[in-house]
Amino acid sequence: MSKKNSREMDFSAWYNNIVLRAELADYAPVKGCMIIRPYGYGIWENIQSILDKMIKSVGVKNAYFPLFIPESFIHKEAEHLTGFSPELAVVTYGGGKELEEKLVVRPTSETIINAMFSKWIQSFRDLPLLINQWANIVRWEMRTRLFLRTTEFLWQEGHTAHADHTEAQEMTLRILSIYEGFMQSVLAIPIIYGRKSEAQRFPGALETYTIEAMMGDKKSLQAGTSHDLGQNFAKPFDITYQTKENKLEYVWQTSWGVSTRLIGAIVMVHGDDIGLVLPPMIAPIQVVLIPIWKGDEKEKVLQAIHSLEGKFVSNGIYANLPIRFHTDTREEFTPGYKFNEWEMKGVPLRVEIGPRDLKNSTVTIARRDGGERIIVKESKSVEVVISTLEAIQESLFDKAKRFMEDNTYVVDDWKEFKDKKGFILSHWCGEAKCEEDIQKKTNMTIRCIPINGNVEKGKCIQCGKESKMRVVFAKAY
RNA sequence: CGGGGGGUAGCGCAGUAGGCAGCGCGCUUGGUUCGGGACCAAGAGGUCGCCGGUUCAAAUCCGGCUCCCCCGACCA
Repeated sequence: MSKKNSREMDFSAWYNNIVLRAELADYAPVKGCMIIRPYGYGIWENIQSILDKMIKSVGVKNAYFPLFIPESFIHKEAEHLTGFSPELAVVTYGGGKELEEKLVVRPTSETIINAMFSKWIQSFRDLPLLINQWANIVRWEMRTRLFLRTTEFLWQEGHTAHADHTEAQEMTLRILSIYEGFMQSVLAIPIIYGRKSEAQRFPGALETYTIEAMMGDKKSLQAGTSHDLGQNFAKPFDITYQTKENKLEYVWQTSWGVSTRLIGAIVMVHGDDIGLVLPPMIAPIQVVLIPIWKGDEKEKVLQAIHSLEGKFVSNGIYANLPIRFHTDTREEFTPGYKFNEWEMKGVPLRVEIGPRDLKNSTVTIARRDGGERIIVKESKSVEVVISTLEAIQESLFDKAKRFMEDNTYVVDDWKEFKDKKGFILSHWCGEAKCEEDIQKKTNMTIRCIPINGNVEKGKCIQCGKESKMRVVFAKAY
C-alpha cells in the first residue's frame, strides 16, 4: 500500500483502499450506492447467522414486510415525518401510470409494521409481539461512504409490542445488551453504551439507546440503536389490546437495529497498513492453506495438504462451527504473492506446508495479527489452529479495548476539551442549546449519556451551569 | 448545498510552445520458476466523460454540460 494511503497519513483514503482492494465492496453505477462483493457479503452472512440466533434466543421471530410504504403512513407520527422527510425516496409512477397514493421506499419500517400490528393485536394474550426483519432500506443521504453511509443499506430491524411500559423498557435494554455482547465477543469491538440526547433521538422515540465504538482515527461510530417508542406509534396506528380486566389499552413498543455499517467498523477498528484484519468469528475464510513446492515435490506436498484438509473436516471445530478454510492451489502465483494477498484480505491464520515441513513432519502457522510465525508438529496442527484462532479473537478485542481506553479522557477545561481526540467525558447541563454550541465550535457531539452515570456534580463545559453528570463527547461518523 | 480533486486500455497513472495515444501493473499464449509480491518471449486491449466552438490539424485551446471521489453541513 502506498504511503499516502497509510492509516496514519490519510485514514479515509486508507479505508476506501482496503474496502476496494480486499474486494469487500465496489462503487455502484448509481451515486451513493454500493455493491457488496462476495467477500464482504460473506462477512455479512456471518454477522447475520450469529446475531440472528442471539435475537431469536429472546423469543423474537423473523418476518418480512414490504419495501413500499403508503405515503400516508409516514405522515401519521409527526416527529417521524419531520425526521425522515428529507431523506425519503418516493415512487410516483408504477406500471406507466401516476400512482393515486405515492409509495415511500422504506427508510425504516415502524409505520408499515405497526399498521399490521394494529390488525394482529387484540388481546393481552397476543402480547408481547416480537418481530425482526432482515431487509434493505433507503435513505437519501447528502454524502455517502462505503458501508458507513450509503443510499441503500442492509440491516436488521426489530419491532416489538408490549402490555406495559416497564416490559418495553426492559426489552429495549435487553437488546442493547445483546448488541453489546455481539460487538465485543463476535466482532471484537469494545463499545460504550448509553442514552442519546434529545437532539440525537430517533424521530418518534421516547428514548434512544446507542452503542458507540471508537474507530482507528479516534472518531466514534454509532454501531447500533435500540429505541423505547412508548406509545408514540401505538396511538396514531391504533394498536390496542384488551386487558384481563376487559379494558382497552394502547401497547408499548420498541424498535432496534444494526446494519452493514458494522463491516465498516470492523475495517476501521482492526485494519492496519497491510490491509484488512478480520476477527476469526466472522472471517469468511479463517485459515488459508498454502502449499509450497519445487519441481517434483508437488505431489507429496499436495498429499500432505489433503491430509490436513481431512483433519480440518473431521476435527476442526472453532466457535461451535466447522473451521472455514481455503486451500490456495493456484500455480500461477508464488507463495510470497499469496502471503501478501491473503494478509491484505485479513485472513486470521495461514498454514504453510512445504518440503521443509514434510521433512520434519511439521506445518508452519502464521498469524495475521502481529505476524508471528510458528512451526508445529503436523499431528498438533488442528489443535494449535483452533487455540490460535481463539487467541486472535481475544487479542484483537484486547488491543481495541486498550486503544479506546487510552483515548478516553475526563476533561473539565475548555481548551483541553477542544483539542483532545477520542471519547471526552465532560459535564453537560442538559440544555440542547449548549449541545448545539459545542457542536458548532468543536464538531463534537454527545455520543451518549451513561445510563447509570455516576452522579457527580460539576459545571457544564460550555455554559458553566450546574451539571449532574458527565456525558461522552466525540467526533462521529 | 458550500469548498477541493478528478474522468486517457481492466486497474493505477503520464502525456500544453496543438502534429501517428504512452508507461507500470493486470490480462492471453508458450517456457522456466515457486519458504515473503519470480523471469523470459510473443500478443490482445483506447469513440482520451459528453456536446459544441477555434484550427489544415484538438487528449491538449475556448464555451457549456455531466458523472465520480474527498472535506464540511444533514444523517445509521
